This record gives sequence, structure tokens and C-alpha cells, in this order.
Amino acid sequence: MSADKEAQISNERRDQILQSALRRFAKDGYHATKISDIVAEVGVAQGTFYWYFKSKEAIALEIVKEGREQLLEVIAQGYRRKAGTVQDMVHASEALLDRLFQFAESNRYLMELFFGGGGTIEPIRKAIGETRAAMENAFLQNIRRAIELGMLPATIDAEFRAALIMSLIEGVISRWLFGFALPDSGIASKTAQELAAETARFEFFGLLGV
Amino acid sequence: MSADKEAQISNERRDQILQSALRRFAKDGYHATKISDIVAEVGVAQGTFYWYFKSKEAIALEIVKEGREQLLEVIAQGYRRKAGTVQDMVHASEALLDRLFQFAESNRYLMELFFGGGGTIEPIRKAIGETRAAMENAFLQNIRRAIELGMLPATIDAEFRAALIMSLIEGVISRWLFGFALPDSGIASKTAQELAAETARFEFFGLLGV
Amino acid sequence: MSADKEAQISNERRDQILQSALRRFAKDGYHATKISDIVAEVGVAQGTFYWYFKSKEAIALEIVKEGREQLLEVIAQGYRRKAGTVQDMVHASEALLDRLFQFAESNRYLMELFFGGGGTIEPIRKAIGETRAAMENAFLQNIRRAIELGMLPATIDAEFRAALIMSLIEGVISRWLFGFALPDSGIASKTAQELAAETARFEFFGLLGV
Amino acid sequence: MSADKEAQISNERRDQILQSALRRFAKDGYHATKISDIVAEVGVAQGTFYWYFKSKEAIALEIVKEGREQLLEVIAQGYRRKAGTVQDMVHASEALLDRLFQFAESNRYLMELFFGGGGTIEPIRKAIGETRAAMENAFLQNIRRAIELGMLPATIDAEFRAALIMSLIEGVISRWLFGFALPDSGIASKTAQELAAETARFEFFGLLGV
DNA sequence: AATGAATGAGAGTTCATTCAT
DNA sequence: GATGAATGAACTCTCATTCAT
Repeated sequence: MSADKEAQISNERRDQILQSALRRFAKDGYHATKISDIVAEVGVAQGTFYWYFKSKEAIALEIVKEGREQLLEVIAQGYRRKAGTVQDMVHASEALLDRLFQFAESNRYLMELFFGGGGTIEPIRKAIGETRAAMENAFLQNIRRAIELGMLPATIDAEFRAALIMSLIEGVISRWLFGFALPDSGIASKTAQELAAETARFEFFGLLGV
Repeated sequence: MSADKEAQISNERRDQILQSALRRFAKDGYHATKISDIVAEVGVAQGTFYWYFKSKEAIALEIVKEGREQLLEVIAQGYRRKAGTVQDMVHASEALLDRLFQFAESNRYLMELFFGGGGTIEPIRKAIGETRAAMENAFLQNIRRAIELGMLPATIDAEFRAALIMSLIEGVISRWLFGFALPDSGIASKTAQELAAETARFEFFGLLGV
Repeated sequence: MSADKEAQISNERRDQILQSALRRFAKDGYHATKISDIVAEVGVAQGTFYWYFKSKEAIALEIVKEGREQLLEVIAQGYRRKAGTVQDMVHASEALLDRLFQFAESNRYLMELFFGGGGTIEPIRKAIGETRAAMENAFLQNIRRAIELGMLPATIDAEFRAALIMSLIEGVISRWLFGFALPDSGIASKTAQELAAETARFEFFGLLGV
Repeated sequence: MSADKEAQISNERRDQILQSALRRFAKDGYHATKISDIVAEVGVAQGTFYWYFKSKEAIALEIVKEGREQLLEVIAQGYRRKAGTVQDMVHASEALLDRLFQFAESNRYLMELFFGGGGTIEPIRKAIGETRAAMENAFLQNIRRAIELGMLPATIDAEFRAALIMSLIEGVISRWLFGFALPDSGIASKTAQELAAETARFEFFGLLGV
């Protein structure tokens, strides 16, 4: 009981520091975030930080690592199994995007860290890059599967299309959640579902499609 | 004569410093780039840097400012004036993208600074953000003009579509020029024109179009 | 019973900490030895250390104090009482050195702390210095007694000779037990008795004597 | 001219820092010596230290390195070339010790660093150990040469005798120059020459010799 | 007796910036 | 124009020590 309670408190501390660090890394960037800021926000002493994390770099890596897992889990659910109509495809894609945007909405600092460029040091840049690559790869597998099932023409360059889709997602999330948008664009006030619907439509039909 | 010569030398010096700074800002990020690195690369003394630039922030801002002008000039040439067929539109778009990718290819460090996230300080982030917004706005005007001319349905959300197009461009350039791509994607070996063609096709017809 | 048992356990704990601290002080030096290292080695919590010892300095002082007593006891047994031949003197000296080197062999960490320099803080340096002085003084008394007994010429500088003898001992122990020796010197494989014999011979006859 | 002057000033600064660091390392030990102490003593800013030296460890290593060269130079001059009488040997040895003690007298902080134990970090301990080994090796060569020339019996353990001589030297210097002596020993007031004579006598004739 | 999370003073180091020459 | 030594504020990280439980 008591041990459980303590462990919980302990983890709470750790989580507080983690959350504070995530928010500041996302908003101010890695370098502008000082350990002193983080501990001040949490209300502990400077040394306490180092009880829970080995270094500034280590906490950033931890954040990225945990974030990556969550992110990939969201995407993993969208893997295509059997053939269907174009409508099916668009709906499936829309559903995936919807989940993704919902996750982004409730993890905006994480998203900012991943898609905001962030300005970090090499090891972290690398970890973020790998995560984005893993996401893109998930989309690539989906496209390949769709080609196998005859739902998409075999002539398209699957890798390139995956890159384009990933680009759309990164762009939409950036503009939706963290002020990368044009002044009166109204994107900030859209719902995850609206974004998912419009993005999926563009994904399949381009500018000319309905 | 002599004065001219000197002025020229001076400007050469200034340019060398500017180029070196640009390359390092792009490759290593703003914070990881030390003044001492820049001057060592150029082969001048530390103090010399401050003869040409007020501060580290100032040179970064200068780089962004000059880059913005060049970038907007490239896009400005693509403004749509009169109606045409869908084919015309696709070709016009492809031409614009081709010009843009060509520019990107010969200014990759600048591109990396603009689209790589870079990890900088507020004022520079802001300047970069404004440039990207200006680019996106140029695309927005093009779409609106196309709607006015009846070439695109009036029902589409122009701002959002502009954002998607800008996202495509950012994503393509990032993957093409600075290692953001999947391992075997082959995107790095494409030409500007190939990228322009494929991107324009996706822009108009989406995944399903030819 | 239970109280005794507990007291015993307690003392065992205390001793474990003491031993661990001694070893690390000797091997790594005072500053490089962290309390966290010591407790980790013993397998107790950080706070436990402070139940048994007031501070890091206190435990070091304790170690030095206990070591000094043992060391002086070993030497005290060698005090010269009555006259004899030169042979007697050499044998007596050899016997003393033998005892000393045997003690050193089974207390090498202690020796390292005392003769290895160790790199400590003032109070501990002082305590170690006093111990070495006490040892040297014991040798001095022996020399004086030998002069009184007419076994050594009255013209020699007793203090200086005592210093030289002490130097020999310190040097021999350092090279024998803790790697201060030349690569192939073979000193490490000698026995305490061999060392005692050779050192005593040098002590009395110098380089030229048999 | 001006450049020379500047270079000189520059080297003066460097030397000041070096001297200050040497003195403090010797007196207080490596760990107790703070960069802030050194620069305060020299009267420069904290950052200035790092203009001249890469780190605290680097300056200590530099000190040891420079000291080693000087020390070995002093000893190198004592290499035995041709046979002679025992008197010659004693005189030669005395002359070498005289030079060594004179050097020690005018470089007492350096000596303290080398022979005082000092309490430093591994790399510096290692460098000091190597220097002491090099010294001892020089004495070993001298003894071997003397054996070859028939001046010393071939039966003696040359390595061990070299170790004993080195021990004498270390002990004498320690007691003479930095308070390792007994209270009223009077060693501190001896001259280098007196020490050399007495030490050489002991070295050759032991306690019993004249 | 024992725990281990929390503390905080203080250390070494970095680096943009200045300024006398 | 150019130099480069000098500055010092600011940062990350260490670790002996404390204390509520």
C-alpha cells in the first residue's frame, strides 16, 4: 500500500517533469529550454531532475521514444487486409486520418516536437527522423497492399506517393495545431473529422475531384 | 578604382561569411553553429565577423530576408491571368513547380533552413514562418483566380487546398534534398522536372488519377 | 541475545561500509570515491551511510585512526633493549621489516591509503602525516638507542638516517603492493621475508655491502 | 616587434596561469583547486583560462609533461661512462644528487606534485607514475653500467637497488621541501649539497659506513 | 535501523560579444 | 578593415547531505 503509494508519487514526479519538458521543448525548442525552467515549473529543486533523468538529452530521447510508440500504434490499426471499392478506400483512409488527427489534437506538444522541426541536437533529430520514416513506411505498405489488391494502378510510384501523403499529414497537423497557418485560413477551427475528410478527398481525387 | 576594389573585396568577405553561416545553420542548426566555426571556415578572425554583422541573430535574419526575396520572386512568375483547359492548369502548375524545385536544387542550404525546421530562436522562426506564409498565399491567390475563371469548383476550401499544396512542396523538397526520405525511396535521384510532373499530377488528380 | 545479535549485525554493517570505503579510497582516491559507490557496493541505501558515519570526512578519519593504531603496534614490538653485535642489529632490523611487510601485505588498501599519497583533504592528510611521523619516530628511537649502546657511531645524523630508513620502507611497500614499480622489476613476486632481508642489508651496508 | 611583444605578453599570461595552477595543485591538490581560484590569483576572467587551456585536466597534464622533461634532463647528465674507484662512484652519485636536489629546491611545487602523492585523477596519476618510472629507470641503467664495469658486485638485484635509491630520493625531497619531516629533524635547513653528501654516503655504505 | 527521494550549493565549461591595438 | 585576447553571464551536471516515513 504505502509502497504503492510512494511508487505512484514517484512516478507522478517523473511524469510532471516529463510533461513540463515536453511542453517546453515543443514551444521553445530544445536549446531554449533550460533545466532550471523545467524544475521551476514543477516546483522541485534542480538536483531532483537528475534523480529521474540522466541528462537533458536523455529526457528528450525518452519523450521521443514514448511518443514514437504511441504514434505507431495509432497508425498500425489502419493496415489494409482485403479488397474493396474506391469508396471503401477513401473511407478507410479517412478513418485512419481521423484517428491520427484526434491523437494529434490531444498530444499537440508531442506533435509539435515531431513535426515542428524543433531545433534539437543530432541524436534527437535522428530519433525523430526515424519515427517519421516509420510512419511513412506504414503508409507505403498500405499503398502497396492496395496495388496488390488491384485497387490502385500498378504504375504509380508507391514510395513517392507515400511521401506525398505523409507530407499532407505533416502539413495539416502543423497548420492546424501550431500556428503555421495563414492568418484567416480557418483551419484552426476545424475538427479532426473535417480535416480527415477533406484531406482524404484530396489524397484520392486531387484538386479537381469533388 | 582602389576604393571599388576594396569595396568588392569587402563584399566578398561578407558573402563568404554569409555563405558559411548559411551552410552551417542549415546543416547543424542555429544553436550548434558557433561564430568560431564560421570564421574558422572563412579563415578570418573572430572579431572580423562583427565588422560585417551586428550579431549572430542579425546574420541569420539577413540570410532569411535575402532568401525570402528570391523565393517569392520565383513564385511570383506563376500567377494565373487567363482561363484555359484543365491541361493548361496542370501544365502551368507543373511549370511553377519545376522552377521552384530547380531553385531549391541550387539553393539547398537555404531550403534546408526554410523547410528543415532548423531549430532557431523566435525572431528567426517568425521570419521563416512569414516567408512560408507568403509562399502559401501565392498559391492561394492562384487557386482563387482559377475559381474565378471557372477552372476549379467554387465549393472547395481554397485556403485549405493551398495549405495542402504547400505541404506537398515542403515535403517533396525535404525528402529530395536533405535526407528526410525513406532508405530506398529513390526520390533523391529524381530530377526537378520529374518531381514537378509527379507532384502536379497528384495535386490535380490525387492517388487515383493517372 | 536479540540485542546482542542486532548489535553484532550493526557492527557488521558498519564494518562492511568501512571496508568498502577503505578499498575505494585507496584505489580511486578520496575525491573520486562517492558515497553512492560505497553504499551500492555494500548494498544499502544512501541514507544508511549517515546512520553509521557523520560524514565522508569522518569515515576517512576513522579509517586512518584505526590504521594508525595497528601500524604503530607492529612497530612498537621492535624497540631495541640491549646491546649486541652488528649481526644482531641486522637481524633485529630484518625481523622488524618482516613483520611490517607482512602486515602491509594483509592490509594493502590501508597501506595504499597511507603511502600512496591518496589525494585527500587537509584533515586527513594531516592525520596520515602524523602517522607516518610516528612511524619514523619509532625508527629514530631505535637508532638513538643503538648509538647509546655503542652499536652505531655517535657521529651520524640520527634523524636523517631515520628519514632514510622510513623512505626505504615507504618506497618498498609502494612498489611491492601497488604498481609503483618498473615493468619487469620482479619486486611484486618477492615475499615479505625476501624484501625484509634485502632492505635490511641495504640499510646497513649500502650498495657496496654484500 | 609589436607582434613579438604581443606574443610575449600572451605567453606571460599563459605562464602566469600555469604557475598559479602548479602552485595550487601542489599545495591543495587537484580537486581542491578551482579554476576560479587560479584566475582570481592571476587576475583574469574565468573565460580567459579556457583561451589558453582546454580544460582543468589539460593544464595539469601540461604541467606534468613539462616537468617530466626538465626532470629527466637533470638526471640524463649523470650517465656513467667509464670505470673508476669507489670514491669516483660516490662522488659521481653525490654530484647527481646535488644537481637533483638543487633542481628540486628551485622547483618545489613541481616536486610536490610529483612526489607528494597529490591526489589527482587517473590520467594525471598515470603521467606522474610514468615520470617516476623513467627516473628510476635512469638509476637502474647507472647501476647496470657500474656492474658491467666491475664497480659493483654482479650478485646484487639491480632493479631492487634502483628502487631503493629512488625511494631515498623521494623521501629526502619530500621531507626537505614539504613538511613531511619530524618536528625537530632539522632536515629543512640543510643545503642541497649536504643532503646529497649524506644521501650518497648512505646509498653506498649504509647505516654502518662512515 | 533503514530507506531513498529531495535538496542546493558549487563546480567546470561554453560562447557570443567587446575592444585596444 | 582586421585582429585575437579577454570577458562574464549562463548553462548543465555532481554529489554530500538531509529528512519524512
